[in-house]
Amino acid sequence: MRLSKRERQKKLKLALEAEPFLTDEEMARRYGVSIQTIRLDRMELGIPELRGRMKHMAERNFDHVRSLYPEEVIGQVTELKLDQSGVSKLEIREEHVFARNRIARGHHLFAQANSLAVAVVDAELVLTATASIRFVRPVRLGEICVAKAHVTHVTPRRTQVDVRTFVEDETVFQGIFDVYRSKEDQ
Amino acid sequence: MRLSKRERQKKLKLALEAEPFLTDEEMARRYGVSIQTIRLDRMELGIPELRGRMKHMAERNFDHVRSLYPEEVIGQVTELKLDQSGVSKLEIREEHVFARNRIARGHHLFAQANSLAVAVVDAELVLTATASIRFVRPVRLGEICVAKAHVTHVTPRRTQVDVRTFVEDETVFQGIFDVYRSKEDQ
DNA sequence: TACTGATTTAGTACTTGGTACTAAAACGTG
DNA sequence: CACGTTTTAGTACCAAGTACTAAATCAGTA
Repeated sequence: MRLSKRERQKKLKLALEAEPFLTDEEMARRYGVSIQTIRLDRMELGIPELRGRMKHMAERNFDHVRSLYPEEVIGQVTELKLDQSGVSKLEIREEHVFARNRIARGHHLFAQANSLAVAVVDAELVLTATASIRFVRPVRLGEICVAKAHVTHVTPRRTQVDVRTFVEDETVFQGIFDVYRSKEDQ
Repeated sequence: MRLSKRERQKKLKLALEAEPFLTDEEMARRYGVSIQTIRLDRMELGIPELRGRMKHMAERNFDHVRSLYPEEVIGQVTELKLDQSGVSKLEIREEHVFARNRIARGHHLFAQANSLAVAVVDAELVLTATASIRFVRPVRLGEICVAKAHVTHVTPRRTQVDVRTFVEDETVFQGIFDVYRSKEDQ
């Protein structure tokens, strides 16, 4: 047995997210198991057959063309005082959550905080160097995250930005970003 | 002859633009002709079969949306040992970088590492609690990031996962993820 | 009216990527 | 060793076709 059942199923699931057009045959070949095993796996995982997956994707494309562009700042910036502070708002939508439990994936909260931290720093080139973060409580579909950033420390090449994200009055995320910058005021 | 051949074919073409998911059978029924006639029509018009049309739409949708849409794991998982280790690969494309300097936005590297950390943990519910991260050097457009995750510590409700991301042999990102889990082995 | 070419229909064999089901084998662990 | 789990094998069947052959029908005309 090269892979345990659980591992194979997890990989299978992950592989299909990246490449939804794999046939059972191809997957069987990849994992060195029989086609029946793959089918049992799909059944257990509730993954539909190739044609079902294609149809679903085609339909989604057909009835509403996606318009999710990569934004400069994740979320909407509502306040901004360069080198001082900033606020951004992000509504947790379908595309931000795990399908299973409708809890927001951590990296979206991180992205909101990180891009805000970078946005408040006024320099030509701004890059995050290190960060220490805490996901205080899970955020659910529909909740609105308000991230508040404050610059706390400035050295010649670094700026420290503290970000705290709230849902209503509750802190849900907290992060300290150490941001590198260069060519300031050019 | 209720409709001339030309008229039928013209209608058919228009109908398929509005409703691409029609089967030959349904179209035959609609126009009161045999299924073979519809097939001849499609051939003359160069219209592919239903499955081909669906596949085409799904593919177009996939290419367009793939990077913006939530994948289970950001990047492609190449190795996975549950509760032990995992490896994922992510090519830095246009949509990952700042337009200005073509350097990858930090949150994409974070997302790759974070989602891999979550994927290696084998439990029903897995959420990142805290993380300490370091962006060791900027990553540029075209570079391929290989993230390697290792479970370093396990307690009843928490798993610590260390992730290091490389471009070639160079470390570009480093993170320690403290991951919360529940309903293990149920 | 009979003929002719275009159009339509019928029917068969075969394809892909499956489902649904039964049954046998192999594995792995107390 | 026995027993449950996991894997494999194999069959019948399905949708929605392709590819092909052949017959029937129609429409206009010689």
